[in-house]
Amino acid sequence: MDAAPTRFSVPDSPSLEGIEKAWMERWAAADTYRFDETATRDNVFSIDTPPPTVSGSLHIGHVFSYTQTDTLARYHRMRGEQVFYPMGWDDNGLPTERRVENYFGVRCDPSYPYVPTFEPPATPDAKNKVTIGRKNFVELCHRLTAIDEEAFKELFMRLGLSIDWRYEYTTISRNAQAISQRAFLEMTRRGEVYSTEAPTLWDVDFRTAVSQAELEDRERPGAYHRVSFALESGDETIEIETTRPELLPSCVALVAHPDDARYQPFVGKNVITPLFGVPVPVLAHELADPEKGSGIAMICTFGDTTDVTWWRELKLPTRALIGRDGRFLASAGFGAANWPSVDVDRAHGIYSEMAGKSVHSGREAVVAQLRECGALIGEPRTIQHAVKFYEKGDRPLEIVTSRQWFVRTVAHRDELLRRGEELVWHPDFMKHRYRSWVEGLNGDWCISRQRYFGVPFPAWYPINDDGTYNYDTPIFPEIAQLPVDPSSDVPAGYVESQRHQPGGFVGDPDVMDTWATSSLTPQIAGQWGSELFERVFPMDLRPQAHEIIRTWLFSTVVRSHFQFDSLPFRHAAISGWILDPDRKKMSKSVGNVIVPIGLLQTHGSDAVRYWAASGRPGTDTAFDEGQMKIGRRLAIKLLNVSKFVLSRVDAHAALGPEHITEAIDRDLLVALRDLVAEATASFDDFDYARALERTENFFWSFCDDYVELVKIRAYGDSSHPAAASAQATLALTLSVLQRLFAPILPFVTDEVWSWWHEGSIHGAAWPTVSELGDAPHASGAYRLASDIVSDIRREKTTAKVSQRATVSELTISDAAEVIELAKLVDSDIADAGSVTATIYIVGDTRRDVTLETPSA
RNA sequence: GGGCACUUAGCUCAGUUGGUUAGAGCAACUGGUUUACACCCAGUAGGUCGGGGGUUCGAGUCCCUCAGUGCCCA
Repeated sequence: MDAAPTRFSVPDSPSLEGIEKAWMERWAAADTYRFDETATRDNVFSIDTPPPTVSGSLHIGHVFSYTQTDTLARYHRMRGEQVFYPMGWDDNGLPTERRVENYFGVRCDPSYPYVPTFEPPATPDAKNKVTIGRKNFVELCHRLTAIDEEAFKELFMRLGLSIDWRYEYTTISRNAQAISQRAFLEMTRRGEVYSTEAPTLWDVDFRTAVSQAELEDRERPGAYHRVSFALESGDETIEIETTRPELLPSCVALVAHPDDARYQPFVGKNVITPLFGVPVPVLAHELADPEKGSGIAMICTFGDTTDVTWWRELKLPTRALIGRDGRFLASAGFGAANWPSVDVDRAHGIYSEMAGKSVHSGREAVVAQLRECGALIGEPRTIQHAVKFYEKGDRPLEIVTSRQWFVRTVAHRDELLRRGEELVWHPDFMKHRYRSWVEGLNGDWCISRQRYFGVPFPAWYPINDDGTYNYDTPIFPEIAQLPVDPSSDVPAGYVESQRHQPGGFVGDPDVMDTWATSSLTPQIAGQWGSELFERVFPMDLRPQAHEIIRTWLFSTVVRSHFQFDSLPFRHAAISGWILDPDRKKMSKSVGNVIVPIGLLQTHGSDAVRYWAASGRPGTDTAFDEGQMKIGRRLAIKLLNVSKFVLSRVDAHAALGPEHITEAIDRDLLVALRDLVAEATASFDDFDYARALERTENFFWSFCDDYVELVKIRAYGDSSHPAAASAQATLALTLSVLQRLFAPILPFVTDEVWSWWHEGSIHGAAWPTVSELGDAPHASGAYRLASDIVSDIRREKTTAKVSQRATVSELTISDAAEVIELAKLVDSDIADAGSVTATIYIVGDTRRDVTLETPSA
């Protein structure tokens, strides 16, 4: 007499309700995602998390890409690696400033004093912003980012990201500032950073320099103005075409292509600029495009980046007239030694009508004057052309000359290209983005920003006795002093009263480009200088989106290359974009952004994760709630099939793979082996989507076919070999499937795992082929049985009867060896198809299903 | 202008080195109250794999070319 089997304790009606909250709490209480700081580097998998910009609203794109990374983190954790998976918030920089201005209705003016008791207006007025000093402004930035960061953290926890929150960081923290400043000082010491007065791309609204990486071209209407220049030596004229006639007073030369026969006779001669009477040379340079306009261009200080190139290579004078506010300066230097004019008074007279005007008004003034004096040939010809904008800006960039700090990149182009080759890209083709960016670098990386909420440059400048600043010998702090704020801290050897005084000092007023800090995320997250850093650096994985390859990825590679002579990470996994159902990129300006929290509530976190993990690495993916519904269905199915299997398996029986003896069961085991191998290989290749797809396919056929075939046999007592074989197969397969799904569906898998295991599934071992025992090749019994059952189902459906209807006679005709196989699975088929009698015939392949005639 | 992708069923997408009648899910349609699951189950239908050319015994897969879409760089 057998003892009654012990059953696992399984809920009567399992449900996904409340599953997120319950498991979030259990994981937090058990420190499930804790990184072991004693782990050695070879057993660590470290992730250089993208710190999201904390600008208020959460985007479905966050959910998408962070879930993809999380599946990889969870996979590696189950492989037994210690996963270093921190989270950071990029709160430093212009987006935060902008949000603070709008949220609180304030604006920053550094000349305003600090008001300790300041409170922002209760009802912010966008049109009448309250002007406050820098320190008050920075305080508001901290206040708002703290709120936003809490909201982001909530979302990420609810999404089930397996972050070790002990390593949470922000890019504006004191520690991040100290690291940014240290890295800056060390680069300065090694000569990789320099400051200089140079033409710089300038946003006139934000009043800050921007870098090449932050540019974008936008198509804008413009107009070619054809302007006639007289030769100094005679009565001949040259006609140029320009879209920026207002820069005529800044003209320093004309330039044509050296091979352009039309203009070769004039090269070396001088022409006189209309209105301002300035003699300028006609020069030759390859960058002049014979196809553009009249084929000869006017070079100004500075209309675009090509002007800067010409200015540098042709050693032209500087005649800048546009100020940092985007308006024409109060006066121009006509008549000065390097700025002659044949009619100085007239030049000043005409310029006085432009002084103080915007670019737009200045253009109207110049065009009117040109028209009046007959130098404007014909009417302006309107065109569409690409104009350079700051990516966050609203007006075209100007180029102004100002003092900035630069990181040397151009001189290291070849080394940086080699770093790009060394990095393993997922998908591989993304490396072209990096390469074409590095190849196209046309200037060093400007890291100064004339803003407020950022990391200050740790530098002061001595003030000469005549009141001028001595930029050549900046005063730097010691590393131990960091972080410093040069606007309030005093350099060694000085006292505060010497600030801004002749013989005293002045602090660098600027802050660093946000990428200058973000490029140090491995150092910030890994706590550069501590023992931890040696355990996690270089990072194993950098997950990020493709549009920031030229900014974040590139700048991180630059910093690491200089500081450590190494890549900052070995693998870069580039995620795609979320497209709306019309296949448009989701963006705030288009207004098609979907807020994720509602989706998590509606469909459940696992379901949303399922959708995210269905997106191929690097592939743009359509937003699809249907896909989330499928994910939810999958999670529910996993609950139900787990309940079914566990309510039949004897909790005390030893059900190892050696009990799997039946042909069907052994076939399933073979397939399971292949699945484990393929899912593992896919995850090793960072392809979570492929692993999911294969696991899912297997899972549904397991539920619909295998479970149906063996469910009757599995009812039997486990002391009977056939029953034990079914139970062992069910239990082993369930265990493997739960673990294979765990990285994608962390909530439901831990729920079903907890029904029969101690400890979280996320600390369980990833399934291996070896735990499945010996699996010879498949006999084909499972495939054959599935086919036959499918035939029976089709017959029943065609007859419009219940699948439960009895088959009074099943005839299987086939080759002798197939018949032998079929006999092996006879009872499973009979059970699954409710077959009363089966007749076997050796002959042609044919199956007849005779349904029982319902008695009247 | 240079480059990188993509184009397979109404929709979203698989299809790994070329190898039988091209797969899945959703949607559609037809059925089924089946003791794990109606948030379920079974089945049916639906594609000249963007166009054209080539290599090959054989091409969704390799090569050329054209077209469309998206992105990157200039």
